[in-house]
Amino acid sequence: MDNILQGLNAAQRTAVESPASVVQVLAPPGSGKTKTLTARVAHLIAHRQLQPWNIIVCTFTVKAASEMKERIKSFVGEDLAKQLKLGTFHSVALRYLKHYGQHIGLPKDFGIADTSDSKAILKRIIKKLGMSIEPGQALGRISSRKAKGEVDSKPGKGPKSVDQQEFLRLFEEYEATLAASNLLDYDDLLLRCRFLLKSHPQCVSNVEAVLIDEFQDTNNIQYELMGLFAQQYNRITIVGDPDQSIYGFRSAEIKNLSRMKKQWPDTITINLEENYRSSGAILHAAQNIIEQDESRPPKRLQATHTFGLRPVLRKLPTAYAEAEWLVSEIKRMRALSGNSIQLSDFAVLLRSAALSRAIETALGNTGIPYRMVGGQRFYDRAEVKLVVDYLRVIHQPENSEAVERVVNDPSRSVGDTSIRKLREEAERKGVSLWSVILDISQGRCTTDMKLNEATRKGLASFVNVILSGRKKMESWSTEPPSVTALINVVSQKIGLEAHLRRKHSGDETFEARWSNVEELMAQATEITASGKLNELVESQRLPQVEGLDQTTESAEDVLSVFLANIALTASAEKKAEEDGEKIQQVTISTIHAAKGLEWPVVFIPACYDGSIPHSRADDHDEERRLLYVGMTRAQALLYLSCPIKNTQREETTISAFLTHQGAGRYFDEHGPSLPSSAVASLCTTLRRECPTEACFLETRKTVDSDEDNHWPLNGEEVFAESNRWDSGATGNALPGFGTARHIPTVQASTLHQKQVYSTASATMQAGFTSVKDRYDNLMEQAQLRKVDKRAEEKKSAEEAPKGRKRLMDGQGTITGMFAKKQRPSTEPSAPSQPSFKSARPLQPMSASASNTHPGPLPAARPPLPTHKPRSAPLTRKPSKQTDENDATGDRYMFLSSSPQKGDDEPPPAKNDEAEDQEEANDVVPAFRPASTLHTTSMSSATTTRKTLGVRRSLQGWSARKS
DNA sequence: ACGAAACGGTTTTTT
DNA sequence: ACCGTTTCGT
Repeated sequence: MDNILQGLNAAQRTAVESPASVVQVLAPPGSGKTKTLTARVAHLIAHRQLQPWNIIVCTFTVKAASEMKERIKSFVGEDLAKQLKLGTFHSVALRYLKHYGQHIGLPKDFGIADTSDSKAILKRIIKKLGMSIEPGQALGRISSRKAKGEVDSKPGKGPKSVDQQEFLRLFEEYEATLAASNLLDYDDLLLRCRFLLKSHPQCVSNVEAVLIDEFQDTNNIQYELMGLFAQQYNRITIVGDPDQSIYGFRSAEIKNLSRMKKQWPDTITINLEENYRSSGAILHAAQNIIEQDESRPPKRLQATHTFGLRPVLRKLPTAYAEAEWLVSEIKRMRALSGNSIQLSDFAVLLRSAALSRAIETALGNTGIPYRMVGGQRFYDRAEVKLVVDYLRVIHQPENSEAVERVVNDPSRSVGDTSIRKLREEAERKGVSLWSVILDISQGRCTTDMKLNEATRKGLASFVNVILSGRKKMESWSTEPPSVTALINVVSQKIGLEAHLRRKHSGDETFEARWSNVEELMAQATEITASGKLNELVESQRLPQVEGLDQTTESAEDVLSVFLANIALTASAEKKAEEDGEKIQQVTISTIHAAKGLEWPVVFIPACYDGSIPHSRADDHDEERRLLYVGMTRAQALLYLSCPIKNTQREETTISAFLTHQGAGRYFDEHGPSLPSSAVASLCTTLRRECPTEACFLETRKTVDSDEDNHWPLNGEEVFAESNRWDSGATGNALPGFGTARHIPTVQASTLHQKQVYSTASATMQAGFTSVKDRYDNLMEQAQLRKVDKRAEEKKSAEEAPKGRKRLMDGQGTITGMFAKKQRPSTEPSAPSQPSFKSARPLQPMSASASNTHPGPLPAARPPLPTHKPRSAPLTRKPSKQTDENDATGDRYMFLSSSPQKGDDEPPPAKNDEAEDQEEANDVVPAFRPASTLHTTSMSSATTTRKTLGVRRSLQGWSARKS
């Protein structure tokens, strides 16, 4: 407990120990935000004698919540940590509603409507009312209304537009439908909780401190909730960073920062300014981007690392070329580093999940394992959802949404028309859909509806399934509850396995789908496992407060707990380690989902207008911040890239954020060279064994080229040159380490005049299909086609892109299903993991102490890179090292060197202006002992593993057994 | 008339 | 993978 302050810098300590009751910590990326917040929690418990169960900590994501819990554990131990009231706003709100909902007339055992429920409801109402609004849009409008808290007040003044009136009508119907199905949507959880805490302040009379993570993401309701949680003692600590506000679309209000200062005038603000994550070069670039927002108050952000390698901004012909380039860079980095950069060190961050397709294909074709986070979520998978929806009906038959979704799946001859009739009947009688169906199946139907005999039969079999499930559940009063058994009942009754097999006979996804079902059962088993349930109920319990009754959960509520957690966790994360070793896979993630995480190497593809900023985004400042957040996830190397044609083969414009004024000067046009000296320093700083020279030789052979030189720098198609496709065959074997030959090739019309391309390529290994090989192959075929075409009609060169696209489609790699894509037949390496189960992003690398030290380091900060038309990649002086003993977990940086390969000799000065030339052949490893507790999620996780030996992957309700 | 299968076009971000 | 539309089959 006394190590709480260890490894904190002055500003962080101030924040942790501050006696002020209301504290704002403004913390830019990588500055130790979470570390500070967790240390403060520990401090409150250890030194201010607060009881953990009287402390509320709110985060925005489940992942952030479990990470925080892990960290606090390492400070105060598991026993105390698990008593904290820690979770997402929604889960904390749910907890209060479960316990005290009775006092505000909330029916007990309400369900949670997820987005698809809400959309389905809206869609139906829209159709019924003959409106034209899109369900998604309507939901957004409703949600933002709710989030702003305008829901109770109905200012009836002023004539409303027709549109407004229509919307209000829709809103009302939507609310009525939710109520009829006994459902609360996400916003309702917060709204009702606010109402509860306003009307029954006793609920939170015990709360001594409230801490909020990522405060810039709070919306009005969450802000009010924060104040309500803290209403007894007004002790609040928040951490946040306005620059990282990327949830405006969810009604986050940056203004809440100033609102808070106004509401609690004695608020003190502490600024963290030192970045412990990224190299100076990355930070400079990111800083330049964020500063384009002129309305933003200037803020200091201090690099503590050396300058390192410049970020890359790479142009490529198409999204497919971009994906292949990305893969080739991963391979190149790995090979040139003697495999000391691992697959788990790479992340690909995307503006939208849909962009992953080309990249998944390219990775799959190369056999590089990856996993996608933040895209399709486990519980959204059709087959999982199906089972879950059956459980929802069993748990809560009045949930007509769920009933409607499963009544005809598997097909029971109950089509849209029949459902509509049933629904109308239910409305007429004022009862639930389920009770109408039940009546019909039991021959108790008073009104004679014209239903097919087949339909009647189908309804009967549906009722049978549900009743069997309910019977099973009733048995739980006498025997231990098992959700797994319940799932089994459902699965048997509906013949799930056969159903899935039939449904997916064409697409070979059955295996993956069935294994998803099995995974769901495994998770159900976990929650039901002996002890787990009690533990869970225990951790959810709220302290008794005087004069207010609580509803307590009992064994019969297992299903309820299980379902609520599914609704609030969204993604079941798989463990990221196997036998203490990280699973080696590349992470693909949306930028949103990557917030708070970091990786040694980060790619941000598709940096074009329409993607970032997104075409449907109206707040470009937020889009800019999004890019900033993405960029600042990178520790050592950052790649941005842009296909000059998008997936629809339209020309793209590179993102305005990257062309703004002199933004270009922060980037290199191609991936960096990696001479052995850089690798050596890299390995030392990564605390990975430096590969032997023999190893280098081995691994270097596996890439086609030592340099990022396969695609022209201006993004043009490669087809322009006719001499290109045989270069692979004539490539020379690498004569010796670092002495690859340069074969200058003149590129067709590059923007820069003196492009020198090294086409030195290593010998291909038999059976190894390299990107280049494949590419050359494609080109050859494309050329052939072209010739053919030319024979019949007189068309020429412009067709090349089309030809290529068609070829790629023809391979079946673009349109195939995931499972297919990932298990390509011609694999040089291990097949990738199915991406159906999304998983917790890996924690990239070790950050533990090193006992070597490179010696005295220059104190000066490097100058900003100056603009050069085309610079030889610059070598940078190591930047100022911050005080050695803050030791807050610096890791490494590798200093770039010149693009020349002969790293034994000083690289020739290509460019007279190359600054810092005197250092050009120097690679200075700069590292310091890292603390045991680090600012960032990644290193903390690593550290946790180091100290505990076992890293638990905790996710909301299910902790894995170690 | 109704339901199922086959096809074609599209996808912001999250609790 | 999802959604709406069209077509085919009872």
